[in-house]
Amino acid sequence: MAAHNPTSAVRVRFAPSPTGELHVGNIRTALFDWAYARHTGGTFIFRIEDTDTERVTPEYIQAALNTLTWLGLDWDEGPEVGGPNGPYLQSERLHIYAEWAAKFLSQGDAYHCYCSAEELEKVREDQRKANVAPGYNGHCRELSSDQVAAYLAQGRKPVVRMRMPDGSTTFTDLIRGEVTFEHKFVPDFVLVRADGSPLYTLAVAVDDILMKVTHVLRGEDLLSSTPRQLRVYDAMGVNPNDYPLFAHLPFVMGQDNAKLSKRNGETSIAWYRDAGFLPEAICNYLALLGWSPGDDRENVTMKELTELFTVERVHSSPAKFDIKKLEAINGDKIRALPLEEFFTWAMPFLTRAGTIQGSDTEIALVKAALPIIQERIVTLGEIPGLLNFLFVKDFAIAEDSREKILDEQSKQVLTVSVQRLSGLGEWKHEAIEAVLRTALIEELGLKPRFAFSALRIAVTGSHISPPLFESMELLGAEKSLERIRAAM
RNA sequence: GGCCCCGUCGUCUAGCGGCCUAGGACUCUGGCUUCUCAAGUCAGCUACGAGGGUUCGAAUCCCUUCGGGGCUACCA
Repeated sequence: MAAHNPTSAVRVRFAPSPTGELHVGNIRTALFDWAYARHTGGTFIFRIEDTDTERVTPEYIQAALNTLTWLGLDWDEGPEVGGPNGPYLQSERLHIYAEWAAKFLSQGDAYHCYCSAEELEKVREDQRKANVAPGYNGHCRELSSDQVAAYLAQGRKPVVRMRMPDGSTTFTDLIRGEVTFEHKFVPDFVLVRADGSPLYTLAVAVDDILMKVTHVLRGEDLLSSTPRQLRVYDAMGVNPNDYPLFAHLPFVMGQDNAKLSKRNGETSIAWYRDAGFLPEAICNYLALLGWSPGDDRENVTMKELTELFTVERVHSSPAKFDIKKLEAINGDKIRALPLEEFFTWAMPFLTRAGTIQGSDTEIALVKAALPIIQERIVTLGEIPGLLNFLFVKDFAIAEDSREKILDEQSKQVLTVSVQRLSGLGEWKHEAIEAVLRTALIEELGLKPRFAFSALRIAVTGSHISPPLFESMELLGAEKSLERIRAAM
């Protein structure tokens, strides 16, 4: 439409309707909103669209706040932090919408519609049969006062419906270019329900104007509702030069090529958090869905994202969510973690799994053990499984590994190992390795792979474990020897 | 059905008329390394949906077609 005033500071909003846990698609939108605000030095507004009182719950609203906070997507205006354009919950702004609806009515931009749900459904059905574009037929556009009186006498309660003028709406989408909708395909739409509550179409437009939003970055599903939104701006008397700019983001799809939803794979961000994915990995991966830095780099920090992110580099085609790549990025991020941070992330997983209780000795052991598993995990959720052998009270060898050390040669390995290790002065992994290599590899001529495998199973209980000698050092001489003897 | 959006390796993408016998990453396959698993490293597989134009030249521009998706609510 018109060029936007370049001197005004960027204001973008993320405005979810919390009818469930925030999911991957929502968060990708939030991330782009946030990144764009930070990139431009603008303002990031967080608004809750809870006009659908049937489906939105306080729990979901709180969960949405928690999720954004956990991801590090901090907002400048919104719930908890407030701001000059609040309140930021639409349920607290009902009087504002009512005022505007009344104004539209008095201006003739909107009118009362008395059609019942059944009547409307009948019209739509007929339209479908006749192969005509379905939509409101304008029945109540020009009612006489007698007709109105008759409807009211029947006890009908009207909705407020916006009048869509003849013609068309053209606007420039920052991602898709110029888009035009003929108004004959954009029927008159409802602004206010019969019970007086506002609909999304009214609330979203009023709030974006009142909150001085300059850029609307949102899902592609809202593309076709944009003409209605512009119609409300017009009725509000807003100068087209002051309309926000729109950018409709491509979808994030599930494996079956349908828009990602609750029924289509793990979508809730809470699930990924509990599985041990880092916020930065989730954001990094999501940023790559529909956007790229332009060069071959893919591992970006949050800071780099805010520096590099532009709407121009967002492309228009949908992307399929691939957990494999998320895992790869998560593994990279975990490996890059300084020990202290890795420890901080790891602790909740260990305590929640019951691997440790949290004593000082346990914590010291965890800190010593983390370096040897840091490069072998993809999610934090794998930590308890790998370190369990260090803390477990009633140690036992896993069923599938037990049978691998029942042969005579394995027994020989264990016997010799106990003999040599018992006299070891310094229980350090270098010394342990040296003694065992001499005894088992050089003197007995065994294959390292075979000899150490038997010991690994005896000591850690599994044929898959962190490096053997480091594991033995951490476990301590007493327990290590005890377990090897028990395995014999 | 109508309207709108979209279409490069299996997946995410680079590409914006010649640098493309199409590059990177993930996945997968094989090798190296190796005390297992990882990590690291090397190599390989595989793509411009199709058909017409425009042009000296097209993944890049235009048209058609096919395919996918969204919307079509007193949901958002």
